[in-house]
Amino acid sequence: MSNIELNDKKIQILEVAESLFSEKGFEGTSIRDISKEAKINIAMVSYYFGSKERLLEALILHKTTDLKLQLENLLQENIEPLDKVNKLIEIYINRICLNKGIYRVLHFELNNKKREKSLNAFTELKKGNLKSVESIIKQGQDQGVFRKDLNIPLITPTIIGTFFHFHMNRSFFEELLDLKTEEMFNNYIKNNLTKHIQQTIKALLVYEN
Amino acid sequence: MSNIELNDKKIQILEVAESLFSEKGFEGTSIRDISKEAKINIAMVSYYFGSKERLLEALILHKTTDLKLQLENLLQENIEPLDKVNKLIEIYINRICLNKGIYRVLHFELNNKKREKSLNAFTELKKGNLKSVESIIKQGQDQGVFRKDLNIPLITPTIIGTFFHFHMNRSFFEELLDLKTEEMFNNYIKNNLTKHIQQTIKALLVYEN
DNA sequence: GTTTAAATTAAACAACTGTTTAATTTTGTA
DNA sequence: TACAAAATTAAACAGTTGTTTAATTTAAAC
Repeated sequence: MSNIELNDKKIQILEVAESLFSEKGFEGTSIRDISKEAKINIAMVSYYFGSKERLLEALILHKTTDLKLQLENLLQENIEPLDKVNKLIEIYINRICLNKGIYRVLHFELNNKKREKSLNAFTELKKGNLKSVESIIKQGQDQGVFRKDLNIPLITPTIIGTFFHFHMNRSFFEELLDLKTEEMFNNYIKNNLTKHIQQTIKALLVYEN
Repeated sequence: MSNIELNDKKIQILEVAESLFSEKGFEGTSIRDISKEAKINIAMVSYYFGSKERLLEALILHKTTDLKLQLENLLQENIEPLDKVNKLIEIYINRICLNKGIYRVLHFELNNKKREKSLNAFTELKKGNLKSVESIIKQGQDQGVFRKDLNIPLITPTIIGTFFHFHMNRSFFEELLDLKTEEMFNNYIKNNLTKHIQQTIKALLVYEN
């Protein structure tokens, strides 16, 4: 079997791995945990991916491929700069929501040791993201809608960081905001958190000191 | 020896543990790693703290005690609301910078399993923080300086999340912004990132749609 | 139906995990 | 100095870890 091609079994393993990694961390998840949950033999992980480390690499590659495309499509759209920024925010939030756990792994398991291969894929993704954001912001600046003295590389951290921090403290906010069900939590993200971030970024982009 | 009292040796172990936990995660760090780095016997961790889990609890308690006090002092200061917010941001950033790794552990090792004791201490800290922020914002609203339709619980995530995301992607930003030394990185935080966050929050607080 | 490769399995591997034990050394006190 | 408590140690503990092996089953090709 090819190492690159992802058949059903491989994908099934990746999905279980994502779920468990995000729940218990990379080190906290054993191959036995994965194979138990995925109902496969322990040896299959090594058989398919070679090692636990390379399973992580495959997982990251699998999950970060199409965001790039999504952003490039947004760039081409012919809409107001501010609407484009708002759409960008929605794409980010949707992305992280969909890929729930993987971002946790990305940010926290990747900063450690070697893992250079996985890290490089992630770095390239971030560079591409930044270029898209830069392009969108500059469109707005050229049209005189956005202020010129913006620190563009810090805009993505503001968007993703806010959302991420909210998500990381999920149980705290669930209690604080009385979000009893999964649905209520997701609705709050959709209706309140997204709006807050959009409002924040708008204020940052257009507010003249 | 008392379980609560922290003598030099206990503190030394806690500091090594913080460093290693933040570097390799809680599960990724073994007691043998800690005792090797701290130049003590393996059994000493159990002897002092009882278990690895309770070592984590002690670490969190040890690191989150005085932030509360710091915020309450800020509340009493008689300065402009906006200056107070800016000071709040500086306190947060300074805090996380000083306690480098522990916040990583706090956010990512605590969300998992039981660990209720550690988690409760952290939740209480967050509740106290929120109350402080609320109080400061309301002062500004009463004075007519801040807008009234703010989602106050989402302000802390905006501040800390932004900073945290920047810190978590440290190596990416080091390369992007050409921050070659530790000093340059810290200076960027002090001069640029802090300013960006303060500017963002100010815009959010005072910008009328 | 036979052959060949892929998929799957149970078992074993050595290394590492957190914790406990029991013996020894150090320290403080009377 | 003698005694008791605290600190420190090496060794062993039972489990778990990621990975490999060699045998067996399944699937595909001819």
